[in-house]
Amino acid sequence: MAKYYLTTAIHYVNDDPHIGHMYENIVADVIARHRRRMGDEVWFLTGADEHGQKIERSAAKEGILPIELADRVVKVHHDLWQRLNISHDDFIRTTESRHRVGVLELIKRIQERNPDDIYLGEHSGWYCQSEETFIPENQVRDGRDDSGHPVEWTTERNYFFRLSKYGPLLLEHYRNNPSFVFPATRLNEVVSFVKEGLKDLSISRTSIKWGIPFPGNPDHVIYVWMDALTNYISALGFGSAEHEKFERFWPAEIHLIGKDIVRFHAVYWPAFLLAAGVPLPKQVVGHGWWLRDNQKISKSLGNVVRPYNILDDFGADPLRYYLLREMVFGQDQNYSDEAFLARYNADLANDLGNTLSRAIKMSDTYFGGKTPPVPCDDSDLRRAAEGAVPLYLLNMEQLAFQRALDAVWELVVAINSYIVTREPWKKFKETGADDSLSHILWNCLEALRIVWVMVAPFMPATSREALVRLGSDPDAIDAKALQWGALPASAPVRVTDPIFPRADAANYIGEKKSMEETKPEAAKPAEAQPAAATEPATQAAAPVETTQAVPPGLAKISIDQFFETELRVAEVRAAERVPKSKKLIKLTLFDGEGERTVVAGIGTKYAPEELTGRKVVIVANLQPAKLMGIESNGMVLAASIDGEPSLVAVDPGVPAGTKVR
RNA sequence: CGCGGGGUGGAGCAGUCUGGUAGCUCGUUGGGCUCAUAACCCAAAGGUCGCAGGUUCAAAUCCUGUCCCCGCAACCA
Repeated sequence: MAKYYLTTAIHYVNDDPHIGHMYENIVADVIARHRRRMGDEVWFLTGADEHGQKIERSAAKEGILPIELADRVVKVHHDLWQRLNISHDDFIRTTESRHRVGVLELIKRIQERNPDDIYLGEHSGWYCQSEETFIPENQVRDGRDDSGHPVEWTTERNYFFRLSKYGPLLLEHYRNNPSFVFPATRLNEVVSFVKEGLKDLSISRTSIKWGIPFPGNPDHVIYVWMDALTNYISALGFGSAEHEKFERFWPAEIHLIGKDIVRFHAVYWPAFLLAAGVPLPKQVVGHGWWLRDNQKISKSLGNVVRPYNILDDFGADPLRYYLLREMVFGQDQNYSDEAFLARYNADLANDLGNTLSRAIKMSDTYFGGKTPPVPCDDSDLRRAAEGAVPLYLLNMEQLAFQRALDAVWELVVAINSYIVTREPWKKFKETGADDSLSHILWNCLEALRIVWVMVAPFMPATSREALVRLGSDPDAIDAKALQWGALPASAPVRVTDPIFPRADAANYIGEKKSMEETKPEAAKPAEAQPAAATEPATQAAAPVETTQAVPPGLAKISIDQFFETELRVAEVRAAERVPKSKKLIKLTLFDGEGERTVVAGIGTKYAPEELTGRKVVIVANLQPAKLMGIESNGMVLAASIDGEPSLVAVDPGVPAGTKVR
């Protein structure tokens, strides 16, 4: 029996999971279920990344210990995986002692084999006194971090990993193992990244406490990637007395991760392993992102997708199906509740579910509640099924889930077509439940059985139910069950409610979108859209939600505090785009006393020409700030709809300089 | 020239690596069926594959140039 070790990224516990996390674990689960039923000994690992400064901070804010915060969020993850029917064999937390043991062992092995590879060096970065930590470059703005604390360029002594040494070895590995990174475009990115030259990697911090102490120097904590990546082997008992799983399952067949962290898995991680003399994983698979309106999903845009409402209303299987069917594996894809509903009704209710209903109903009526008594092993349907199965298997092998499902649905269509052509209802009226009628229906039910066996990794719960209805063994979903002929004759069938009842899209969409906020429907050009039923609901419901996004915990301020802000009407004297900038416009404003320069991030919505002469409201007493080298004195007020600015306007007669309160 | 992804019938997408009649889902139109969840089946309409050159007997596919869109990075005071 072949072993198959499969991992997801460990998810960071600073937030509840969103659709991206769900997708990753569902994909892994589909692979795991498929491999298991094909006879592999599967070990499927997922887990949680719990160390680091963000957790430390969030916990401190709540006045609880980091581990308490982690415990709480991990429980949310656990519950979700259970609801989604994720069949992982193990769940690793980086705060577990087995993980610490594994990380320390990895470092020890590196130090033993390549004593020069880990050394003390100097790390420089933006350091924030009040947070006592380094702030990543992209969170530093204008000498301040994203919570407004001042930062300074600081140097601290850290342990470094000599990544620079491993470029040639890595490139050779990529050359010899072109499937090491999948899909291939990701490999190209990795190769060019490595070819540009690798810098040594800082692997410890003295500014963070919440982590694994560095061996031999407890002032240091092991930094995120060295810590987190090691979960894939620490979970197998690497470095502990009980390392049978490591011996059995390592190296992993697949590390399934998002495309954004391919670099860490395809460069840093194999470099660590090379240094430690541990075999490399066989494949790093980077999946694409779920987008919303073609934009990356992020908390700050307020477009995080959390389809809990879909789980509530439809259960896990339809969501699992949608996510795997809709996305070409490896690429990005847009999420929408509308698309989910469309898929659900078209594919699951109309095709898969309805075909099951009609076939079972006929068998029930014609053969006394049983599957047909006389099997058939020669028919168009058999040939269709025997064509679909290998295609399905090939695509499953290549992680082309969309195509695998396409192959299944082709068979479903063939069944429907077969039913219409043979007209069993007519036959029953004419000649009764004879052998030839039995042949026809047996073919239908048997093809359906195979369909539901193929679908089983995607929709495990519904598949069981369908197989029971078909009078078949719900546990028989292995490779053998994909062969023609396993449907028992004269076995009891179950006629009951539709397995996927049609959903009323008009009522559903707009009521409870899977969003934390929803953009109001932009005035779309009114194209001919005769299928009017869904439109009014969408229009009516959407705009309401945006307005109520006031964080409940926002502190009240006094009127005096408000008056500390001086708001003033100003007139735009000149406006020009900041070169090379996407959204910045440099405004020359007359504020009643003199001219001042204000840089505003409104270029996505407004053209400089339409701004000149316009009256705007500004914050007049704001500290100056530099944006792309230009000093900005003040801030233009604008409402923001999903990041789209809309300027605050005053009546044209109001003179510049007028105070606003 | 910062890095990367994309522009294919009304909508959403495959196909591009390995040139050879442009495919899928939804939608539209017409017909059929009544076993089934107003579901199903058949047929039709609809695309100069962003644009311009080039290579070739042949280009959505290869090459060059160009425009536009989206991520990342740099700029949301």
